[in-house]
Amino acid sequence: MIPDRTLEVLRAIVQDYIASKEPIGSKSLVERHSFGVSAATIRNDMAYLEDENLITAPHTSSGRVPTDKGYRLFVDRLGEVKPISSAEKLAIESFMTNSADLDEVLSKTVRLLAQLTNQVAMVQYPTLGRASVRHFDLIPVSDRRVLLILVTDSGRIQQHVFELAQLIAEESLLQLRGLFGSVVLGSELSKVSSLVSEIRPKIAPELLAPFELIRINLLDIVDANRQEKIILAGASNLARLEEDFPGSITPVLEAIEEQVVLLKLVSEMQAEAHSVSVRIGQENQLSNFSNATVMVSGYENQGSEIAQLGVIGPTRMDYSSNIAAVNAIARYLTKSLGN
Amino acid sequence: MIPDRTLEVLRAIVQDYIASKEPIGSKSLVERHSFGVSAATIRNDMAYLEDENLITAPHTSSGRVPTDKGYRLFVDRLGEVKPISSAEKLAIESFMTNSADLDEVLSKTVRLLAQLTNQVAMVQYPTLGRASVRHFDLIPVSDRRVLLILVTDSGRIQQHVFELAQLIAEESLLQLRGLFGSVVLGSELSKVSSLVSEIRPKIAPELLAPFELIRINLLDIVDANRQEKIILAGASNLARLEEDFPGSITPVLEAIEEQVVLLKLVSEMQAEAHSVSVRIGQENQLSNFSNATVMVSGYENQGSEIAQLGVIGPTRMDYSSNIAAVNAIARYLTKSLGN
DNA sequence: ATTGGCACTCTAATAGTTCGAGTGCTAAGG
DNA sequence: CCTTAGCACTCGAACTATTAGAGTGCCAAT
Repeated sequence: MIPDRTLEVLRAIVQDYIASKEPIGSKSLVERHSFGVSAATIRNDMAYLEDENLITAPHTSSGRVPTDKGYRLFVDRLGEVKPISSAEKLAIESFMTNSADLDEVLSKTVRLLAQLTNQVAMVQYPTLGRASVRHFDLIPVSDRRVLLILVTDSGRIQQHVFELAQLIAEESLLQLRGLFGSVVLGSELSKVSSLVSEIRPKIAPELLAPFELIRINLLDIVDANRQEKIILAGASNLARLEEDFPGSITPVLEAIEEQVVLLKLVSEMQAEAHSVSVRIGQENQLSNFSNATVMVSGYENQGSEIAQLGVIGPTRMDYSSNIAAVNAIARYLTKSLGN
Repeated sequence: MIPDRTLEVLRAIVQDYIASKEPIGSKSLVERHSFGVSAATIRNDMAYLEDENLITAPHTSSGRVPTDKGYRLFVDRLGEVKPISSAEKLAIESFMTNSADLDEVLSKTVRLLAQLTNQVAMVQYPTLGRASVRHFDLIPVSDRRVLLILVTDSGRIQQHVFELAQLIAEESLLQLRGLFGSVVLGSELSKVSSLVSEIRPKIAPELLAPFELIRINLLDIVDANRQEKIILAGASNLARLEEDFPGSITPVLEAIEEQVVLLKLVSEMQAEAHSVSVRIGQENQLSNFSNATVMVSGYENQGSEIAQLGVIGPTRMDYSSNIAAVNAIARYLTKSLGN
């Protein structure tokens, strides 16, 4: 068990280091905080903390810096979540009021989060696991190309264009559209696959080829709902944060471009709604994320599905404020989508 | 008029500097290239080039570096466009073959361009000025929300959800859908606005409110075709290029996030199809782009409309290769969209 | 016009020095 | 047993000095 004062020392180190970027020494620590004890005592505490691998010295005889483990302890036990200011609250509310379609809400949200935290922000699209089909359509776009449209009751709209192997009469297409529509409309996405298979026997042989093509493309779209999508904002914050990423910001920039990586990261973390989950430095599986902290919270779409939202920044970040911001945004987003 | 050999010296300086990142001195220049003359003569030529403001010395008695004006001259008169390698050609062709819808083609293209040039690449969506409406639809999404879908014959698909002030009977909506469809289908985007206005007198008074709402949203979408859109790739290249941007890469990262800025930049340049247009350093209006070069070429969508595509990088970039790459990609894209 | 020669300049690299913040340890005091 | 003052020690950061070398500009000779 770590003594109380020693924990306070750790808290002070984390806070001062976040504020100053400089390794923290015993003397400046007693100056800035009023522990009732002398620098020498603090030094003993710091030696203890170093033994516990909570802080480390960049070089012999210099101040100390929190380790990943130190940040972790801070987040778990010491970081009082700082309530967001009323100005921030106002900003969130005014941002969120004019709700339009899902795309717009999410894109506003991610920008707001980036602005509040000064980090790179991300919002994952809802997985739509339990959503059902509200609209299905097949539209000829040119001679042999067909546009497939799928709208779910959660407001998500998807489309895809594909090419038929051979020409097809417009009325045949209409017929297929009717067939698909009859089984698909109103049913849950998860059941689309089996429902569609059931009607295959009813298809006239000459329409089997186009039927198959449509079926495959439809399943692709439904599947794309599972392989979720993520949107980002605040990449320009990286330039300012650059010095906080020893080496380079390359890994972060790469992750931002490779959404697959981000999605894997985020879905691994699987935070529940209204609870912020934090991965600090090497806790991230990604080897080159050892200087980065990823912080996500779940939010609810329509009271059922859960998706993630959060920020990426240097391990040396303001955990208290950022956790509060991520949490607040997740709540407001849930509220705003709950209608 | 600048003497021939002096121009050759400029070319050599630009090439060597691009390759080495080091200021170029007279001695190393005669070593690496076989001018038939001595270093002293080259020095005279360099003094001339410096008078003409084509090169500059970072500090007294150090090698020279091309100025914006020097790069400009190089691009206009000296840069033989290096033909792309057959390996690159292969890459382009295999990338482009499986053409799907416009979104997919463009997104593949931009990634390819980023990869070939090692810069940040961008592709502007076609403006669709002359495109016409292939499909128009109004779909109830929930009680009072309606989904509007517009498909143009250039393959672009747009949708928008909006909310009606009051409930509307499904059949009234169908009626409106028919009315709009009758005038809008097949007509050019540019004429949609006036055509829709013409039918307003025919609307039953009780449908006037929803009619107006639909009209406004439709025009919004049509307008969104004018305020074009841009997609990007290769942002992670910025980390590697960082040292080439004295100060910081912030302006570039910001431009990437603020698409409006990029669009303004790109549309100002207005390159014609199949000709690469280059803005070097301070030639860019943007004050903080003084270390960046923007390079774009037009490409054609369906033989009529022109949009831009190109790269952003440091002024110290490989102009010959990049011009060739931008040019090649623009050609292939035109070809791939021409079907 | 070209060139070799030469004095001059300035940067980058290296090394030496000092300063001070910070540490760890020990011995003494509550 | 915890705390503290004292002290020797370490090490990086900052400053200075010196040197080496690449490069320039200019002039007089070809």
